[in-house]
Amino acid sequence: MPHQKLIERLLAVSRLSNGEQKALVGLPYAVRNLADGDIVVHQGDRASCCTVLMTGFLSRQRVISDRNQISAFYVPGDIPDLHGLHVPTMDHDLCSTGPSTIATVSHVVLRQVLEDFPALGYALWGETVIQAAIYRNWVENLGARAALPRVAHLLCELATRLQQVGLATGGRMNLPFTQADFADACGLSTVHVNRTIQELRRRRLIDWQSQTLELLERAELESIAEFNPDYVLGRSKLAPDQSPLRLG
Amino acid sequence: MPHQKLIERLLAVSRLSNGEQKALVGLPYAVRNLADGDIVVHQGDRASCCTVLMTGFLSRQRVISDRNQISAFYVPGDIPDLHGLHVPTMDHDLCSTGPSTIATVSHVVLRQVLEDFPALGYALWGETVIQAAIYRNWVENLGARAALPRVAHLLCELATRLQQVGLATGGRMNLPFTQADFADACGLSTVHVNRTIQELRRRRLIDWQSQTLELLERAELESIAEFNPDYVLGRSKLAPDQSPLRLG
DNA sequence: CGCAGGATTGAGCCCCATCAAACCCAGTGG
DNA sequence: CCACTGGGTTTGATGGGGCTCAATCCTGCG
Repeated sequence: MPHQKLIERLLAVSRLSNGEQKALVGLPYAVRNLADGDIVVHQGDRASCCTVLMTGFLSRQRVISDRNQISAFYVPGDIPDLHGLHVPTMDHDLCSTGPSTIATVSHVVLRQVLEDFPALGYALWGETVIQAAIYRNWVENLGARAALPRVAHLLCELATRLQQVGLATGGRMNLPFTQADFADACGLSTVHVNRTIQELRRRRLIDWQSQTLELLERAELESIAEFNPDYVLGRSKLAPDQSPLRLG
Repeated sequence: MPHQKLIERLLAVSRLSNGEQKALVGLPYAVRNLADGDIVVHQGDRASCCTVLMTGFLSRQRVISDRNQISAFYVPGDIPDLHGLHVPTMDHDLCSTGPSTIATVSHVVLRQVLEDFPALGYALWGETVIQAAIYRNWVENLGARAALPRVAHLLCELATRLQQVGLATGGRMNLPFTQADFADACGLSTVHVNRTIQELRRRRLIDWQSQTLELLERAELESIAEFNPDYVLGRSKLAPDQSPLRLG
């Protein structure tokens, strides 16, 4: 696994021995550069390798009743098609938003390493668990929140995830998303996303121009969005200080 | 793991040796009976065991901006809190809808077995992968579909999942859900869910009365909902006949 | 028989979608 | 240097799908 941030994140949730870490780091991979709009994996493709996002952003999308619905955003360190190990057919497009670079790791090789080091499989399972928690939060976001808190929640989630991999400091980050991307993710029209963002600006909660987003009042934004970062970080609310789990 | 259907489902996705199967079946567990509305796990609880649903239905829910949002339904054979192995704090209520029975398996014991039989961990990881796919489909459902196809999609999903564990034959199944439950899951008001269901009845697509649901025109219903069962079954569209995966 | 929870119906309204046009700005090429 | 272009953003006007409120009906049950 090529990405240092991924390693760190795995260590934050699962404890790994030196040998296990080395096995991860030593995995052979191929690097690919992508331009804005490039499609990494097409809906219907059979995956024979996993993708690790190194820089930039990917989004998972698919046309649902004439709408392009985005069901996930990925930030550096994420493995968007980790589930491909289990269910090899992709049922979405995986698309680069802005330029990005990815590394691909062969399923065959990865499976071999997982067999040799079962704790690594357990750690990657934990990644799937966190991705699932993020999906759940999107379900709640789309199902229950009005436009303003909905957009705010997505902003908070992205900020937290970017912060986790060192790509957001002081609430500032580089975001190549268009308002249309946000609309596709939030189940809103671009027009309404635009008005919602204007409202967030008017309240001086965010500053977003030329691909740079700054969260000005993090606390208030999180309050409006009812956002709690724990699910992103795989943390337990009641025991933030507990040591990482380890199989066995 | 007490539930035969769970075992079968695990076998459908991952190949397990006799020893592995025996280890699963031999896991010690405690049975609990639940009444309608009973809460199995409260939001904020720290889990020390996993829950296997044996009969009945559970729903995962949580109040989001004054709405009770349901983010998942569980059918017999499901393990609603499998993620608790990795992130022990539950951030939702797990609630019985209608009467149900569950079995609980201690995390400590389960972890030991997973250490002894890594392939079992891989198989359970596959369960998490499928759950995640279901969440993704909910995201799409809530984000992109109008009321009618949205409700239809949920009906198709439940039918497919129940069919898989032998609880729906010929499109007929027992469903203890109220229209309000459906409203909470679909992000709609009860009033509108009611009108939507009436429309489905008027079109002779479903028959739903006194807790019994029958899908009358499965094909047309799936077409309206743009429903494809593969994600529920962990199947690959392009190779439905391929043999199950196995680690290594 | 009376009650309570669920299903149903009606009326009014609002949030957000849709349509359409204008605006801004960074390239790009003449 | 500037006209041209195209993608993204912004604004206005209009309409509809679904929400809210409130009343009624239905049905199983003590």
